[in-house]
Amino acid sequence: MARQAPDTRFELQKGRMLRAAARCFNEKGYSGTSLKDVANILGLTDAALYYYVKNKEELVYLCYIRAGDVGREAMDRAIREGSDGLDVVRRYLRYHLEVMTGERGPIAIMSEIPSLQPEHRDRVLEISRAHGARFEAILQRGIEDGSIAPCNVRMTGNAIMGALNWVPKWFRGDAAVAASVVEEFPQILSAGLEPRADSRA
Amino acid sequence: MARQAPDTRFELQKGRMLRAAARCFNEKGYSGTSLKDVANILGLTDAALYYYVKNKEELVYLCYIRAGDVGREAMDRAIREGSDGLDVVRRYLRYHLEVMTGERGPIAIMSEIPSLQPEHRDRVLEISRAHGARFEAILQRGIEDGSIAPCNVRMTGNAIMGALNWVPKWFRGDAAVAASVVEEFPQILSAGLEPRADSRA
DNA sequence: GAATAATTTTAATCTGGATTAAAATAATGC
DNA sequence: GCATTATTTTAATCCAGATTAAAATTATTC
Repeated sequence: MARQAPDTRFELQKGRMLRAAARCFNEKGYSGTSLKDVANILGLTDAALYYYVKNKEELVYLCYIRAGDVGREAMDRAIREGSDGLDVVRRYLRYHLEVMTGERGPIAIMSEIPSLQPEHRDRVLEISRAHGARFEAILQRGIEDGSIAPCNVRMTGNAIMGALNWVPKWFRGDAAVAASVVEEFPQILSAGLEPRADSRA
Repeated sequence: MARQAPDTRFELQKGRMLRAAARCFNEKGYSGTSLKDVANILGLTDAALYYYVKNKEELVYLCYIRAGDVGREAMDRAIREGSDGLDVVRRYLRYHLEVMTGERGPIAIMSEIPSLQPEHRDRVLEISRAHGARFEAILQRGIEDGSIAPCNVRMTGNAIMGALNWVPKWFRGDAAVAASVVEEFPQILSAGLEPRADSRA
């Protein structure tokens, strides 16, 4: 189930650091969080973070890479397990939300891509672009198999992904809310996709 | 139609500054934009901005206040002109998107509220909270008048507002896209709200 | 348990951009 | 056109927070 094997102490601690950083960035923004803030969560000194990461920019970059991985895995699984297009959409949303709000969470919102150094920025942009394209392809597939009503897949994708991306902005780790989000969001976001009975030819 | 009267040269320039700042913040994030970036757009020197604003924090604060005003105005108008709850939702989305993507735009995404100084932060949080509550009330009204299917108004509100809040992240001023957004987003975001014919009692 | 490697801290520096003060320029009223 | 006020620039500071180097601590190996 878990992707890599974070066996070593080093990888374990690095993972904790990325989660702490994601939480800080989501809650207080990039500029609002100092390395001290992140280190405090881990019970470390700010300087200690440099043992795991070259600088703050790389910390953000790795948070984004992790966010990308999580999204991709959720989508892979949804495609693997889903039946028609609409079902894949719903599964993707559920799987992604499960991770976002679960113990592997929080996942960083990619708010500061342009501040990354060029190579990093391009890599993250490409990942982000590819993810969006895959989602649109799923919508398209749903339209073709009849599970989704014809729509502008670009705009519909923007709408759904926007709602999803915004979740970390207001979700603050409450388990009851997490359950509610995972249960209801996929339904809420996909309800508008279904073909209406009365619009059938 | 326009709220205040930005007659004076001063108010005019200040308004331009806030729009330039909103654009920078949305595109490059708070930390990623220097006062120089904002000033360059206006053909000014960074130091000149201090004639209009006490410091960078206040610049962000005013961007957020403006964003709040724009949202409130859109909602006021929607409530004034709309018929049932669903119609108000759609009008609100349309009116808000018109401003976001129009000549009064861009509107700053409130991504960095926690970095504001306490008084400013509390004021913006309160505005944001009130706006969300009003939106939920509209959903509730729609459920009661039968134009909206029963739903969890908190989660539904989070979903729709998230999609809306995310728009400035990917919209970059293209007029054709703007037209498309204004035209399609309200429909896409509200399609799931309608009671299904077959779910009627 | 000495020796080596891994991890963290202490205590400095270093730096980009925010901020400020004073001077220069432009606008306006009379 | 002169005096006053509004706006912008030039040229310094200033500083929080990132970064670094060396020392200290902790873990691991044999």
